[in-house]
Amino acid sequence: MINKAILIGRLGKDPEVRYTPDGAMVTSFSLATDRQWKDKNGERAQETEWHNIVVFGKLAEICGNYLAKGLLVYIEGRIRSRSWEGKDGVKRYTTEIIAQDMKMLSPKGADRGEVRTQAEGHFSPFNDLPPLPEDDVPF
Amino acid sequence: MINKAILIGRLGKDPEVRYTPDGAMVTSFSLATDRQWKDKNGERAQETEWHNIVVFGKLAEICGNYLAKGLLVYIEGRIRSRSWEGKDGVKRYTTEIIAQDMKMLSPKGADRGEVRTQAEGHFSPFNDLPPLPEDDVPF
Amino acid sequence: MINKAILIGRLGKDPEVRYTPDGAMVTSFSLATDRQWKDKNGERAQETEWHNIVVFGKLAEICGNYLAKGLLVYIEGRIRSRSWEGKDGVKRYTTEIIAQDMKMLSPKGADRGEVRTQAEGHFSPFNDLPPLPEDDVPF
Amino acid sequence: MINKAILIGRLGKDPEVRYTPDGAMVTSFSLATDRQWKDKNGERAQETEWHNIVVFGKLAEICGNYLAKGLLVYIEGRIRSRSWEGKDGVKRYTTEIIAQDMKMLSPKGADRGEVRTQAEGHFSPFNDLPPLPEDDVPF
DNA sequence: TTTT
DNA sequence: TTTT
Repeated sequence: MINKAILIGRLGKDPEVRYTPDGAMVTSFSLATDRQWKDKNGERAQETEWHNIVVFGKLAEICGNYLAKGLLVYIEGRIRSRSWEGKDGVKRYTTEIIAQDMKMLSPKGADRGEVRTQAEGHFSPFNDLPPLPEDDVPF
Repeated sequence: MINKAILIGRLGKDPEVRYTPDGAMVTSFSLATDRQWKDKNGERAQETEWHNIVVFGKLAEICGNYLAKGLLVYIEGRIRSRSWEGKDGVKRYTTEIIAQDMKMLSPKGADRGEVRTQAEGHFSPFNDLPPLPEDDVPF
Repeated sequence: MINKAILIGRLGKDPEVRYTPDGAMVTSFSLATDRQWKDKNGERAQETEWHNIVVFGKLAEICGNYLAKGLLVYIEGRIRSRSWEGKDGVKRYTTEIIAQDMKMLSPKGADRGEVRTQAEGHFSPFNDLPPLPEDDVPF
Repeated sequence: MINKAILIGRLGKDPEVRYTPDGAMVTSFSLATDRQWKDKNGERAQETEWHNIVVFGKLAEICGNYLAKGLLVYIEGRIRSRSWEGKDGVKRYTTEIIAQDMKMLSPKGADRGEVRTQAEGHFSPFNDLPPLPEDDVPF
């Protein structure tokens, strides 16, 4: 009944922008959250978790236009797992966070001032990523 | 920096209890969260998301002893993805929620009054599940 | 930038329904969240916290119609403090949770089957509660 | 059963450090969370909410030593209301967030390099603030 | 003022 | 009382 993820972390790369057949923007990026703790020997340990973030609708445009590698962001969304068949015919599973809210936490100017345009994103090559989800997702 | 999942859902099956080499209990179960929405045609749509919950330490014992199929629970934890090699030699990925807090939301008595013992859980057969995580996880 | 409250608790009384000058429903109720812990002597201690919940819009109607004293609910909202002048001319402060999401966690039927109608709520007497907030709050 | 606040905002002033009779540090500060929305006329509106944050234990020391006016922080805690009698004999109510987790979100160096010491905090004048809570609060 |  |  409740499926909520709350993340604060940094983008590992610039976001990728793709389009659904009917022209809606879908933005995705990976987000690193670090965790520090002391292990049983009292040594400091550290681990990075990578989250696949997917954004639809109006928020996809904001993310596509303003986010960039290295920026610190707050993401709230729902967790969603799906299976899909890769180009090699092998069935794979991915878990993604479908973002419902995003707030930029880096100081203004930290994004190096370049706002990528929709057009640039549009022509980015498609790699063997999970295919675009087909979803009428109006959260 | 923040990696938090907040879930309210029902257990799909009774929890599974396993033990680490040093005898610590690890409890795992799958949790269903339903989502309802109206699609573009105004029709009601519904989808169930399944989450793999893993619990360590004292909380693992509480979950192992008191949770049962069908019960409604609140889970708070962190999202963690890992890869492992299945019995067939194929590399697989799983995403799990490492539970840090659990609250039972079903009325008392809803669990049919049977509290499973540690011993019973101990002898449950091992299937091709993700192997036990090796983790010094003291949250 | 983020102001979020996540509560699971029980209604202390049936919700109160009031109307803004332009006829919009505003529903409010108090919600108890219990906390258990062990004090320094190892004795079990328990404390109840009461939260003032206020609901606007469509969700106000759902809350006004379906919630009742004793029911267990999930509330997500924002924290808001305001000051107002009581009938005695004394300035008072209240902190409320403006609910943005609500999920019923009690089993169906737990509400004793009586769904209060809007009309009934409409005629409920006004006590010296904080006045209706004036808010264009479209969350 | 669940009473959780999740806040991201800026400190309005440097934190205040006080001590309980048995010498434990208690740190408090106010935190601003801004909210933007469009009102019914489509005009941009903005509102600031101020939260009273109270911190005990080890985390109080970290907050007392590293936080400063203007810094952006993540706070997770529980909501707690209490009444107390002011110096003028009037009963007052306050709502506070008892912090359980804090993460600094401002870039390193944003704090102007001055780390206040415990000693300095110790001598800060006491105003007519809510008195120190008496609490065995071991979260 | 809830509930277990 | 913060900040953009």
